[in-house]
Amino acid sequence: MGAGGGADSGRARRMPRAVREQQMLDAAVRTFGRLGYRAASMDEIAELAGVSKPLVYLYLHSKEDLFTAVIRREARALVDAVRAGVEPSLPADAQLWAGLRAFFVHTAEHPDAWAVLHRQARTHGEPFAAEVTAMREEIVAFVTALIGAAARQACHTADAPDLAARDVTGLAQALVGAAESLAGWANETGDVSAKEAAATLMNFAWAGLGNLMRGERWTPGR
Amino acid sequence: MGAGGGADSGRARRMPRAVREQQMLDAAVRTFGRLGYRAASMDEIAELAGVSKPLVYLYLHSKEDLFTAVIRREARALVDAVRAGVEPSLPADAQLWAGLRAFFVHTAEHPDAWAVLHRQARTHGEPFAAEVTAMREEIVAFVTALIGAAARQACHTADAPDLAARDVTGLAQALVGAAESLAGWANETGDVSAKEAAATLMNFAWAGLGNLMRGERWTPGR
Amino acid sequence: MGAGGGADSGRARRMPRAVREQQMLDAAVRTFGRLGYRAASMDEIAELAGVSKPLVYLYLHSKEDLFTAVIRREARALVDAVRAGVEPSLPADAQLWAGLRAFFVHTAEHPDAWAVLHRQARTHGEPFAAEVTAMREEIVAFVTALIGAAARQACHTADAPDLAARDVTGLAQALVGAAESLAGWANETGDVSAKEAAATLMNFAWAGLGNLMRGERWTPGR
Amino acid sequence: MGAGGGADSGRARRMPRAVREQQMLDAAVRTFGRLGYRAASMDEIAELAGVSKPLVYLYLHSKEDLFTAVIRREARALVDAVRAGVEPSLPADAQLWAGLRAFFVHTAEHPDAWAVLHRQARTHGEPFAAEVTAMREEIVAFVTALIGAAARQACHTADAPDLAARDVTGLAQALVGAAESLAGWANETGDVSAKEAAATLMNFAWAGLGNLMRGERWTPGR
DNA sequence: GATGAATGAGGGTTCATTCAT
DNA sequence: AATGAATGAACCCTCATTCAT
Repeated sequence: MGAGGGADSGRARRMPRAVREQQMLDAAVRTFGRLGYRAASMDEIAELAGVSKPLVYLYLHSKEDLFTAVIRREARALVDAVRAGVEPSLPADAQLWAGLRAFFVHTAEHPDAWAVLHRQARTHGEPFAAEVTAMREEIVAFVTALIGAAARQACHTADAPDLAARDVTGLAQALVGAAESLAGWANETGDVSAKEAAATLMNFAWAGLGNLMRGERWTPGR
Repeated sequence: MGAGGGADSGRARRMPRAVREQQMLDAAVRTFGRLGYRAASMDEIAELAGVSKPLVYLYLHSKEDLFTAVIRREARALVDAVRAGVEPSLPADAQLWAGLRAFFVHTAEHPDAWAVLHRQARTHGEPFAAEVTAMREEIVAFVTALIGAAARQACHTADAPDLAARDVTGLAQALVGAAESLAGWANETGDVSAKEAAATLMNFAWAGLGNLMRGERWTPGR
Repeated sequence: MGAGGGADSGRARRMPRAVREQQMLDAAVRTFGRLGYRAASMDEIAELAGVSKPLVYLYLHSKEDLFTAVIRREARALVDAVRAGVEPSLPADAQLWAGLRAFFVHTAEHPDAWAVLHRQARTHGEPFAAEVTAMREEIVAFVTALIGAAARQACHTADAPDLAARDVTGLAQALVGAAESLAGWANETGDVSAKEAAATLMNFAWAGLGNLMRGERWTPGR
Repeated sequence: MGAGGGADSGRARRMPRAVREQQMLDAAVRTFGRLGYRAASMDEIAELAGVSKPLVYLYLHSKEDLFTAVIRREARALVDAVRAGVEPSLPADAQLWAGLRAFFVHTAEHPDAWAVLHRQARTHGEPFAAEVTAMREEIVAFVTALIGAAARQACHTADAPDLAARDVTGLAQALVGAAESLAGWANETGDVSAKEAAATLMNFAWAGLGNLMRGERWTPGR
């Protein structure tokens, strides 16, 4: 009786490996996300996961491997969330909208994971940055495809030939960057919901896209 | 007199404090920018600066203080560069264009400083992030003002009633975020010049602004 | 019945204890011999033995106990091999020759065991070294006896008065040390067979013995 | 006054680097020699040297480097001691005798150093063993040269052509091995002085050498 | 008879920081 | 103005060893 006298409250011992691994990854996401790769200590992660340090090493081998596992899991989760948010049967602009919303919702709900992907992973050497770059490119490719579809839809025809590949990539790059910035803004100022941020961005994106497609480019000289 | 009494050949000794400090800050920018706050060691910085470690501590007190000094100096330099790039007598769109160009030129010319501001500072605890947030807000405010002016200019009148302050700020926020992302893109892929990156973004921004002013907003329901 | 009810394919399970123990000792000999006492890990030994670590502890109690068991088994094997190599009915010099040969053959055939006895055991604390010292003394005593017999045989009589016990022991000590050194040499350079090594040493020993018996000692003063 | 009240008793602080390095090497020799490479801890060495661990790393970089430095210093010391012990103007047999004596005296006076060279260094990987092998080969070459000179001296002529190179090498190898064994014997049993051990070995060696030179080899068949 | 799960303790290494000169 | 000498604290990682099943 007294403290800890409940049924299975307190810290559970003897769990199957798969479960423990997820707990460790959860703790690692939180620690890496808030402190950064170098500042996060394995002691801290182990303690937060409720296990001893050797167990973390037994399952995840090293700090680098742990970080890589974190990046992989969270990158996959984000991409899946965006993918799951779009309904392929809808028109392209609605898909783009849904994808953006899913992106904002997911990053808002998992701020530590987002910090790991956005801030930490790119900061600590090639191997980690490569993982995030892969994810980012997957998203950029997805957005690029949606833009292409939207372009065809908007023109009612398939003749939108002057959309140079680099323009589209630049657009997508700027779009993702703007999304990242807005995600931060939305997370910091509580009064802007994920939905509003997505709407603002969509507004922005749609116009840029339309202009690009109509050949109406802003040029310095004019 | 005595040993070393020649001209100033070899490594210069006995320099005025202000000069030494700038050398230390230069070394710190490079080291922090390339390695990150935690991975950068005071030994490395001191060696790169050509001084002994105690001197670094004598002048800059601690690693945190040194990092803060770096952030302040480089944030000021970036803001000044953007401000110096605009000519207040020009029309607002030309000012926005010039500011963007100055931003890209400066970040391209000082990649380590940009890395410190964009990647490292926000990654390592509140005090540092606050410094960068202040700079970012200064730029956002600047851009917000330019956008407001451009809006009024485009309408030839001051009656643009549906441009809510929050919309403008959101637009500026997205614009700055997109600029940061494109700056990274431009720094990584050598084939996109600062000018092209600025043009792409301006193109994007101008369209978003125009749409906003015409009240042509994309809405989910449609 | 049930899973694993087939013949004895795959890794054999449920073996009698004595067999399992020998497998563990085999693995330990190899691991200790190649890596040394401290560098060898119980994990490695257990894996090489094809059993789980707790089983090793169940049977052999601790790393120290395991090492001791290894030393005992291999010391016994070496002494037995040398003893088995001599034919008591032969003349003493032939016995000495046969013993040397057996020594070289055995160490060449069990290099890991020899490494444990010669290099590792004496390196890690008194308790282990004592085991090996005991074995060494057994061999030295054996050699001492053979030398004594050979001396008597060479003189055709038992009157070899100037062969002090200490001289004989010193000779045996040097002989065994030389044998150990040559065993290492033979193991390292593949081109010297056990037989040649033994012949070289026998050659050496016989002359020393002869000199000793003839009272022809080399003395510093001359 | 009282404890520590003396002039410069107690632990001296602020010493020049070269002195501190030697103190560290002294402590390392003792620790490595008694405990072995793996069992010796840098903490222990630092404490024995009277400094903090970081200083050991500052000066000697790593445990491996420290061990290498120890091996080099002690190998050099041993070779120098042997070399210094011989008087080149004496006859060859006297030189051989003097060298052996110097060897025994030095190893008896520096048992930890001898343990490092003889037992530890060969046990822990190629890089270390190579250092000792180099020293050993230097000694073997020295002995080989002396043997050659002694052979010519003993025959009064230079015609000792049937001394095959391998025989000489084997002889030297066995000689060094026997010397090592006798050194251990002498160290363990206090009643055998270094001089006696050297005499026993010299006796042994001289006879083997003589036999070899006279072509009187012991052969199994006879 | 046999094992997956788990840990206390300790080792090598590095780093920010400070004296004494 | 400037530095060689020195360290407390912390971090990553490994290992011998033990439960509970």
